[in-house]
Amino acid sequence: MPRKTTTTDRRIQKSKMALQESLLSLMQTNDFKEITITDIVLRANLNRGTFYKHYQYKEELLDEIVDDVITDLIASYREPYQHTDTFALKDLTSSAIKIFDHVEKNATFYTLVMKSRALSGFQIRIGNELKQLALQDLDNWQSNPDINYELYASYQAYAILGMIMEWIQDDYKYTAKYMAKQLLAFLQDRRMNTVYRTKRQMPHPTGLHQEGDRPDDIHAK
Amino acid sequence: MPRKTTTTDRRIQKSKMALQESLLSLMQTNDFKEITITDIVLRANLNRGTFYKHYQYKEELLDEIVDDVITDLIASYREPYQHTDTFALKDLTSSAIKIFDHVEKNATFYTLVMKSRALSGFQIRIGNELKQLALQDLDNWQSNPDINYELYASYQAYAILGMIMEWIQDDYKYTAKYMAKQLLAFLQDRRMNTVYRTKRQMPHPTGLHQEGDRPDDIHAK
DNA sequence: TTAAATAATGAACATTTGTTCAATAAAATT
DNA sequence: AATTTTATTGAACAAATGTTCATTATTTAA
Repeated sequence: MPRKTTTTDRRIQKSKMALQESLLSLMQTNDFKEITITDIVLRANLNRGTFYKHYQYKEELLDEIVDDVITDLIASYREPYQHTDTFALKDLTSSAIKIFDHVEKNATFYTLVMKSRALSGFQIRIGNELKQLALQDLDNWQSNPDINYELYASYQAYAILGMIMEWIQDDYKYTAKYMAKQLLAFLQDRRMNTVYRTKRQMPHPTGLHQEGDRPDDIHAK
Repeated sequence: MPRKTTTTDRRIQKSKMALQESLLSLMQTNDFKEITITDIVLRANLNRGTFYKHYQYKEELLDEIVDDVITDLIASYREPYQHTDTFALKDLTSSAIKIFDHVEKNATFYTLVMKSRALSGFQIRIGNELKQLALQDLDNWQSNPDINYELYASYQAYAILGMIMEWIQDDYKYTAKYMAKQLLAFLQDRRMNTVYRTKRQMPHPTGLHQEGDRPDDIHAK
């Protein structure tokens, strides 16, 4: 009969910790692609079988590390909401703004993951191309000296990439024409800067941190 | 003395073609991660050494396939500019809009690359998390029934991711505070919808298609 | 504190990878 | 058409991967 699994075995925790730290430290000096499982377990001082007991491949190990960063990202984003009872533009923007603090705090990690080719370059390449295209356009439009047009180009480029990602994940359930109209609507709609609403409970839909989450009242209306 | 390399050897072209087609067809049924070099060359009917003569790993082969898609992306984006001499909002938006046609045209490929875990999930995960966060906010603001807030959330989420990517690639040369201010400025600045400018020459800064590119007059002022 | 449960180990194994090299085939140049 | 250049082949190789299994060590639950 299997035991009722209340907490994870400390041996597992230790092993996973050692593996995570080993990978992170190897990534400081080596390209992710070049790091072997053997490298990781050697530095972690563990048997190779132990790695394979917990993960299929190193990407899975990296994913677990990413979990922690994302948890922190969410916490950062939520933080401004803690101190107020109503939504205001101030809250909305300041929570978005907290994300930059979070990235800065985890700068080492972000650089590591983004630059170390841990992710295949496809999205980055698409992003960069779109940015170049946007930049050429903006060249002809830019007039406001307070705006950093390199940043703005990247902002616009990834915004469109975001629409595309959503579109793909929904199996192209919209037409290209509909997508285009939505984009125009996004660029034109300014209303949200003026409306005020009352704050609601905020469930956490991602299921990332199952552990500490109380069920709360999801259906608050 | 080395020969003057004017065109690529037909044998190379054939081999590369066979490898590309092989990989694409394998990706229809198999997870990218699971496809081995041996699988690829078997289906391509080539020696394994031939693969390694041209590529280091399968990601590099995929990159070359991506090149073609990106070339088409750029062409699609540029297309609206071909028929006009001045920039207007109409051009700007219609060129952005052509991107959706391009994606729809290459839907099979996009789905393949985005869903087949060809890219490690990091960017997708960050994107999705940011989207969820944006969505919760928008829940409290949405008022315009013409706007698809799922799409809009993804749009906003990736827009911020775009700023972050730019920030990282520039080695955090701005402060978090500066990033935040820029974001606010982007959300508020509406000017570009009203300004008109004259059209300029458009160089192609990516170096993607070295082959067919005539040098032209890049420095046209 | 003891017994049961289970994680980690080390060794062995077939497979796959990445690399080399001389022989052969195909293409480009003259 | 003949010759030079170069890509592909096939075979062989060490190294790394992924998997297994009985043994040992550690942790948990009673």
